[in-house]
This record gives sequence, structure tokens and C-alpha cells, in this order.
Amino acid sequence: MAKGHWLVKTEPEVYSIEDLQRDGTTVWDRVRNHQAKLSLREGMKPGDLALIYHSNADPTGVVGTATVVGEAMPDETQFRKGDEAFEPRATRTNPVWWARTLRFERRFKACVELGSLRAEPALAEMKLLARGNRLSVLPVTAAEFERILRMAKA
DNA sequence: GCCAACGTTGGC
DNA sequence: GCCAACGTTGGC
Repeated sequence: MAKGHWLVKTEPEVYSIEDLQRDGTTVWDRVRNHQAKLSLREGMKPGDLALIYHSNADPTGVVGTATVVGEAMPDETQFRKGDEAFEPRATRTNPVWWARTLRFERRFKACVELGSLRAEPALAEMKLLARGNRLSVLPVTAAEFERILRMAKA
């Protein structure tokens, strides 16, 4: 089966591509949106590729790539009383939120900025660029993924 | 800091 | 089930 492609957003002040490069792998957790949760839990397959996107940043844009490792797991932060990510409805046997492990793949020499993405006709249909989009985990087509890799080299 | 867009909550 | 109020995301 063909590899899937994704884009995951992170605020670099919270967790950046540099942090991922340092850590090697990380658990992508604290996602609190049901559509994004479904992508984490069921959409992603081991070996899928993900673009790492810096939001609320300067500059904002795609800064590198990662690989999906293993299957989904319950997001541990939902069980932490007192944590802002705590989910009172969650139980161990019936978790509400899910997480995935991502492994650092590469860091682009330069950020492929949001403005460049918007200016690229081949990316006009990207879900990321859709008006009002706020999802932090999004599917990307193989063509979009490849195009952004090429833009990163330019 | 502002604000548009959208999701969630909760009263009814 | 409707919908107003509120909270969050995220670009600028």
C-alpha cells in the first residue's frame, strides 16, 4: 500500500523541529480535536510521512519532515489531573484522546513559508490553506508533499 | 493585541 | 435539537 502523507502543526515555542531533531522521536500528544484525533488514531499508518509545520511563529511554515512510528496509543496527558490537557471523561479502558510517535526525518535548510505555499498554484487545493482551517493534524496528498520537498531545496 | 473562523458547551 | 455564548486557533 502507498504511504500516507500528513501535516502536523506545532508552536515552536512549545515544541519545535529543533526539539524533535534533538529528541529523535517524540509522542505527538495533546491534540484535542476529534477530527485530528481520528487522523492520529486511524488515518496514520506506520511509515507514513509527515510535514512539520510551525504555527504562531516567525516565520510560519513547513520546517521539516518526520516518519510515523508504530500504532496509535492513548494520549497519557488526558489522565493527568491538574494538567490543562486532563480529560475527566477519559478512562484507561475507554480513552478519549490518542497520540502517535513521530521520528525526526529531516530539517529543511529554510522554512517553506506560508506565503510561499499560498503562492504556489500546485498547492491551491491544500487543506492547510483552506479558509478557516484550524486542524492541527491534516492529510496531505503525495503530490503536495513532493512539491513542498522540492520547494525546500530551492 | 486584534479579530475571523470555527468548535464546544449548556440552557431551554 | 436549537442556538447563543464562550473559548481556542492562528495569521497578521
